[in-house]
Amino acid sequence: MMDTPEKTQISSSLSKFEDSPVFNYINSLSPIKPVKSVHVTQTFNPLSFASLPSIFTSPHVSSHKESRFLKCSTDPSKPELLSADGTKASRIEETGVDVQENFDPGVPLGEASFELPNEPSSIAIELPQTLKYDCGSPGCDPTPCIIEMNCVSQSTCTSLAIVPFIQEASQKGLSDVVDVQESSEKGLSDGMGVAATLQIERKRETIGSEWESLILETSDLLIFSSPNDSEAFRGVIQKSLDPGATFCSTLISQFPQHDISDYKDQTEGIGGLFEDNNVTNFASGSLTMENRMSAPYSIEPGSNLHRGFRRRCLDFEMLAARRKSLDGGSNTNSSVDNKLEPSKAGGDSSRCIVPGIGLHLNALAIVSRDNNNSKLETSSSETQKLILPCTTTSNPPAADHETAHESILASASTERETDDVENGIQLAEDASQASAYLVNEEFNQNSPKKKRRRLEQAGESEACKRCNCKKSKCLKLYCECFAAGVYCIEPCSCQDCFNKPIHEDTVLATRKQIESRNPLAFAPKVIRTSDPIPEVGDDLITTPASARHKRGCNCKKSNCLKKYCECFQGGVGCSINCRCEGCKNAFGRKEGSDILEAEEEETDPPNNNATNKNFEETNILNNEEQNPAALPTTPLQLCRPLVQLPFSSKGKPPRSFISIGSSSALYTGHRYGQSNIIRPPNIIEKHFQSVAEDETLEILRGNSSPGTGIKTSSPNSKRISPPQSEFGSTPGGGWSGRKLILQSIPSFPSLTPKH
DNA sequence: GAGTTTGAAACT
DNA sequence: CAGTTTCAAACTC
Repeated sequence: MMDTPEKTQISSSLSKFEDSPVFNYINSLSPIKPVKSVHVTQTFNPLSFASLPSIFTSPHVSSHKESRFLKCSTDPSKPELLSADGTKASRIEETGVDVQENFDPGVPLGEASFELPNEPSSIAIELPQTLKYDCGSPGCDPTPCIIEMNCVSQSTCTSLAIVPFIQEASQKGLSDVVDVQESSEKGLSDGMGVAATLQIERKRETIGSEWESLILETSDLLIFSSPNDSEAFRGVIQKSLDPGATFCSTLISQFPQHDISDYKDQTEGIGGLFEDNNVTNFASGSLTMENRMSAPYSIEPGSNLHRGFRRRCLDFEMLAARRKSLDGGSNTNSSVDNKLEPSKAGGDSSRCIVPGIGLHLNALAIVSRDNNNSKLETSSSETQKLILPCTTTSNPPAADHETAHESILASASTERETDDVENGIQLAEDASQASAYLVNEEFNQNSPKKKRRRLEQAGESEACKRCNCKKSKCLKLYCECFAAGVYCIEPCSCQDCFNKPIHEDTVLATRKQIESRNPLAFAPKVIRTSDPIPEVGDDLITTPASARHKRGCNCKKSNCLKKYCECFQGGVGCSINCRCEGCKNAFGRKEGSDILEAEEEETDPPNNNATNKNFEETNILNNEEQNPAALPTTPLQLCRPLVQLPFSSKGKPPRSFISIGSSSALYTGHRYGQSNIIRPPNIIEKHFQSVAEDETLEILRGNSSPGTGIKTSSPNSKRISPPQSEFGSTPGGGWSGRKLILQSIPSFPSLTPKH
């Protein structure tokens, strides 16, 4: 854990080493410019928040985001990391390219991320070795500075990758490192990890113990305690390898020492490691979702990491699946419970693996992964697992971040020790925050309302839901947490809450029951479509949005201008599916509403557009305040539209959008100041989302086979046909359709995998 | 913070 | 399937 003391130490160390030759050397190697005395907390800048989550979720994602930063860190001359093993070897021997160099400068931003998928395996192998050496040597190298710099200047955490390797090099010497890699390569035919080696070569200069300590602490944050930790670590490293990675030093600092020791042990047998993690899949590029999940972040059951990340994830699908396999699908709380227990403790490595990060990020990660791997074999459950309830992309006040960060750090180590799910959850959140992305409102908020407000202000009200249920026991869709597929957490003010890990069985059973009634009950309420996107340029946003509420709203009095309206809340326009009255949804009025409105307007002559515009803007703005997610104006917000797999009902934001484009940080921010032109979220994200959304719809439609008998709860017959029984019938929420969705993802410009 | 409003979810 | 009730969030004061 990184206490303030350590931070201080780091800061001091930074200045200490800035002048050192090593530091200079490193600087020369990297385009990143050093930032003096950058405090870890600085990593919480908006950009960092936006991109960090991805790191956790998946290497791909991180890479994707990193891609944005390629310009800063990439070295054009360097070969691609993805190259075949032979290439790697050559690289190692010949060039000693930095990890950063892994980026292919020429690679489009979106593409860069796709290269990473394969990297993890190799990286993982090496990393363990790196960790293996416990350097307590006081002599530190400037690396810390690098990390800080990266985080601050580029929002990248190149340093993260560098650190481990540097340590390795410094302690062992380049030759050793190479050996390690070779061995790893032998075990894997994967072309990854070379970069790390290369980097080591360059950075073989001694590294200070401080870094080591940082790393060790970082492990804490990540909580990679399982045998597979190395993998998780790998994933982290992988990301960090990319210059563009937003990985912050914060994370690094969190690695626990004992975890490192684990790595050490693991390093011994790369083969085994891969076996466990399905690394081979990575190499082959045919990773299934599960593999992907487990490999990069592989968390052993019971591992701290898993536990921590699991946090509020309700791996309904997983459990359900297990139950099915065990019980034959019976809903009763049967003996399966015992089997479920493990998951509680840390459960499946696959569960909530990616968690600690924001939902959107997770989703992004998923998407990126999917993109990376043409095969989308993910199970819905896994996908959903990725979603973390309380991770927020919002960027809260620096103070908050810092506080949260500290608290996280402080608590991380201690909490790890306990099996308490809650703790684990908290840890996950902490970790997230530590990652500088998450805003842990829990720490700072006293009352649910305040918390909620705060979240909303932060811009991520959706991400961290906290319920206040009193009668539903948090086992009904009334409960936002439950509806979002997450467990209630301490911050919730619910009473008699059963939506907790301890009642996992009950939760699952209830969920299953609800799904049996309405397979889409846990599906995202807002589904983006390929519908024409409204012209933002128009003063009025009357054009149908590219996203629609799953079932449409039924507002009578709110005119779809308040958050009572799910469409409005979701930041989407009303559609024909809505049965609202007097719709004035700022994000898009229901078709036909214009006519009605026109009639109404006759009474109210003046310039409709102007009036409406003002009205809409006001509302939108208001909504923005209340529910920032609705309008992604800032980079952070971009992330916010939680990237949720279309069917991942687990997505925290119950009414989440299926917005794959959150990664569209690219589009971002400038929008924010443009108060004049209010752009519905969908518009903003349309590029990314449209494809996925279409897929989603298709899936929904396509999956809903005539005979499925899926019952749509929607009042409107016109509503999107529910997904096939696969979705709902599968207790775990096995949305078979996801596969299709994922496949579609690759079409995303930025996400297109680079082969 | 308490009370009201609102509309989804649940129930009949 | 429609109507009613329940519920908790959203909102107001």
